[in-house]
Amino acid sequence: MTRQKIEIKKIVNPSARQVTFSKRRRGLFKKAQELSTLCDAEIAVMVFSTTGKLFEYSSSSMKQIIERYNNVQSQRLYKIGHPSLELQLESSTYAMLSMEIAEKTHELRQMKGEDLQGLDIEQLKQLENSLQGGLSRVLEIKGDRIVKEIEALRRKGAELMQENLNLKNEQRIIIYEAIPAMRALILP
Amino acid sequence: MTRQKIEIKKIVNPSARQVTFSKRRRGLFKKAQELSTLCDAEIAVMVFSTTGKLFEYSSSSMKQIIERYNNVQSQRLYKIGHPSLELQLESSTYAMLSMEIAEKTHELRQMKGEDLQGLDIEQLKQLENSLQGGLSRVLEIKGDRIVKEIEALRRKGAELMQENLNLKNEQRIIIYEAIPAMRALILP
DNA sequence: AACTATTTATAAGA
DNA sequence: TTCTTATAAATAGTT
Repeated sequence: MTRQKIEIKKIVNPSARQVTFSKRRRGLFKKAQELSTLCDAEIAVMVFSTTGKLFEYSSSSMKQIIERYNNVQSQRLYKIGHPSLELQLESSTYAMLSMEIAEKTHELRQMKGEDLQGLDIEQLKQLENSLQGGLSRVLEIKGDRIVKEIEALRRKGAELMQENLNLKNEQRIIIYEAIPAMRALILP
Repeated sequence: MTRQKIEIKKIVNPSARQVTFSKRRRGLFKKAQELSTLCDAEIAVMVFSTTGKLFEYSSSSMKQIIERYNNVQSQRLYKIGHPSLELQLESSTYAMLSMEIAEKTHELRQMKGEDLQGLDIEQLKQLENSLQGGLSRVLEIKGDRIVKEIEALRRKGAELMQENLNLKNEQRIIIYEAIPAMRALILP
C-alpha cells in the first residue's frame, strides 16, 4: 500500500509480520470505531495473533454483542436439528489445539536436528537458514551482554581501587600486586 | 475521507448513512481479511446495522473464534466466581493446552532469534549450543542428501551415455561436446 | 517510534 | 446500486 505494493499472503519474515500486525490491527480497530460512530452500528472485532494473544474492539460490551450474535444465529438455524453442536465444536477446538502442539513440537525437534529424514534438500536449506539466522542473532545479543558485563565490572573495579587508596597503608592493597588479568580488566 | 473530510459522528441523513454503511462495511471486512492473511491471525468481525441486521466476517469458524474468546476471558477472570464445575475443568484443560502452545511458541521464537532480551549470558550460551547442534545435524543430513543426488545423477548420466553409444552416428552426441561441468558430474 | 512515498479507501456526484 | 474521481487516510519500507 505504499513504497511498494505488497501481495496479500502470509508475511514470512517474523519481525516484519509483527510490525505489520501492530499497524494494521490499529487500523482495523479505528475503521471499526468510525463505522460504529458514523452509522450507529454495533460492532465487535476479535483478533488472535499467531502467538495466541487476544486483541479486541467492541462498540459496546463484547458479551452483549456475542449474545446478540448467538440469538440471531440460533434463530437463523433453529430449523436444523442440532443436539450437541456446542460439544462437537468444543472437542474440535481441543483437537485443533492438540494439533498445534504437535506441529510446534515437531518444528522444535527439527530445529534441534531430529526427525530430519523426511526433508528434501530445499527444506533442509530453509532449516539451515533459519538456524543460521537465529544463531547470528543469539551471538549478537550474547556479545552485547558480555560487553556490558565487562564494563560494569570495570566500573566496580575502578570504584574499589579508588576506595583502596583511601585506606590506611597496612590495609591497602598495592595495585601492582593485583593479578595482571584483573588489572587489565579494571583499568581501562 | 475524500472530496471533503468528514467528521466522525453519526450521519444524520438516513440514505447517506446507508450508503456509507455499505461502503465502509466492505472496507472493514477487506481489512480484516488482509490482516488475517498477512499476519496469520484468527479474526472475527460482527456488525449489527441500526435496523438490527447482522453482517459478519471471520477468518475461520465464527463459533470456534467466539469459543476461543470465551476461553481466554474465563482464563483472564479465573478468580471471579465460576458457575459449573464442568466449565472450570474445560477451561483449565484449555488453559493447559494454551500454556503448552505458548511455551513452545516462545521457545521457537527464541530459536529464531527473537525475544532474547530477557536471557542472561548462561541461557544465551545454552541456546547457542542448541542451535549449533541443530545446525551441524542439518548440515550433515543435507550433505548426505546432496551426495546421494549427485550419485543418482551420475548413474543416470552413465546410463544415458551408454545408450548414446548405441545410437546411429548421425544421432549420437559426441561426448567431448558435452559441457565440462556435465562431464565432470556424470563421469566419475 | 517517526518519516514519507505510494497505495488504498472513500465522499460526493453522476 | 454502481461508477467515477478528487482527495483523505493507511501503510510498506526505511531510518
